[in-house]
Amino acid sequence: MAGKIRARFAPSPTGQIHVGNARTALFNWLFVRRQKGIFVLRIEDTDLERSEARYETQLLNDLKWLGLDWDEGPDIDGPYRPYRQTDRMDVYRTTALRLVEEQKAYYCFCTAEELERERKRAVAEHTPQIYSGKCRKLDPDDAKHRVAAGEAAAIRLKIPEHPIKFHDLVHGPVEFANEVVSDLIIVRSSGVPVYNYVVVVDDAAMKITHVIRGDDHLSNTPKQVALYEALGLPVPEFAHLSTILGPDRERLSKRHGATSIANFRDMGVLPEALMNYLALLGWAPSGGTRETFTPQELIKEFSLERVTPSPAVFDMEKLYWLNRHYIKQSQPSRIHNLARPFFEAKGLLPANMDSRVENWFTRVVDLLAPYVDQFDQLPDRAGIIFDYSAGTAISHRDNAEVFASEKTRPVIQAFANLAANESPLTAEKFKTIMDEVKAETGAKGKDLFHPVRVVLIGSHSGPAFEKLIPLLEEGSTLDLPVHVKSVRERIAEFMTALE
RNA sequence: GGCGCUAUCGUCUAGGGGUUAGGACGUGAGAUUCUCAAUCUUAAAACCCGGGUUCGAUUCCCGGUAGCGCUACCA
Repeated sequence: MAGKIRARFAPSPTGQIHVGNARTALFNWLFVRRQKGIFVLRIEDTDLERSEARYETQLLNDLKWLGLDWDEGPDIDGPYRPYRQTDRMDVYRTTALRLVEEQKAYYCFCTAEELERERKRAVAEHTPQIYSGKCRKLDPDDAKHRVAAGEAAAIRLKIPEHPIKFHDLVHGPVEFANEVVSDLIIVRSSGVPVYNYVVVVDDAAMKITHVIRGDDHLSNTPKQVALYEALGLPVPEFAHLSTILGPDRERLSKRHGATSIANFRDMGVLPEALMNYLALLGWAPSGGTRETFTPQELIKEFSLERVTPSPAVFDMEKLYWLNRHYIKQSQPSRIHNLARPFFEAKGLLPANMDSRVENWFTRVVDLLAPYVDQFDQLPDRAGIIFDYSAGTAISHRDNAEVFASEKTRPVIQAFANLAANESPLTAEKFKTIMDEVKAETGAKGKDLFHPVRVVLIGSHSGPAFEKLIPLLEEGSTLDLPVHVKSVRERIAEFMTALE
């Protein structure tokens, strides 16, 4: 019986993980979980200048937040440890030496200037830019002696004399003419191995059966396949995922705004919404009509054969739609807990919330959550409660149309007369008052409610009064960092401002 | 310059030799709710171009074009 399939996600800890990489991680995870295989997390930190330990921790946390887990990795170890490339330098060195010994690789003494000259000539002659193979012809023993004598040398792999073929689960069979593939450097003259080499050594050592990664690696794959051959190891299956683009059809980057997982988390996007959205970028279920999936459903449906090879533009609006969907689906208590930090950050909540404030706050969130795309919009939305100003209510241009109506003044006057001394105003009482205002003025529908809304919250649109009014009244009696004005206060302020 | 990948509504996509080319986001309209949002209904909206193969190509093949990637002693 064949062994379990093994796939890996191998990020570099050089910054915050962005959606492109997260999508790669997700597809790896979905594939592995679907196949009941092993998911390996490996840290590619051979770029010593840019790698930082703190990014590694963040990376793991971001991945966990998204809802991914792994079976082997730097934080949990595993049978093919270590899972951090800087801890594997010995393997790379001994393997490279072995390849030289077996004459599958050779020392290269060419200088940067020589190589640069070759490159320029290739461009001028319209030929592929590949290494001339000058040092390939050197006598291996001579070369070894020169190295022993202290001469600087890189190690290059010999690319075979036949076309390099491999299979890609997304793109199908791929073939490169060997004339186009250069004898690549696998170890720099400084002794530091290069990415294309270590990735193969590691994938082979970790018995990776499926390499699922971004398609920016597609052109590197023939080099890597040659490496597997030189190593005498089986070539894995590949799956190259398309690039994620920004609205301008350029590769998505920080320039396009929020692109890291942490950004989305901090904006108040739910992990299941992000996961769902990312899954739909470049993949669709058979039938293609379903849009919302739980992680378990994604695992059940996912297959690499259904992954689209073409690049995809990241669409915030659709992410927001999914996020709204999942906000509505969530347990209220979860929403309350997620929403709280956003209010605290704006200084709207006391450091210690007693049960009354707590209860009131949860109702505020329940009232407003259906109105937002992301949680960081919540405090703004809550302006109708925390941030009332009669002056702006009157001057705001969105309300100009309301004031332009001749029915507005009588309604405001009638409402103020009836409600000004109600304290607190109950939802029931409000209803009777509105009935009276209606009878008195003859206004109904928008003519009736828009003016009242402007008086009470400064805007002609907003949540239902029957829920909103009790919240205003109760809020005004709570000990909060920012005083919530009661209905009575609002009416008084408004009528004064109106004069 | 060389090589590679890609090409269906604005966007994500389904589909596939003969279809009214399907769904979703977004947009417009209508219904509903005191308003807005939500919800429901509905409308507009696409097969890059040119050759071939074929009775018939959006679908298969070739070419072009465009976009992207690789072409490093970066990852």
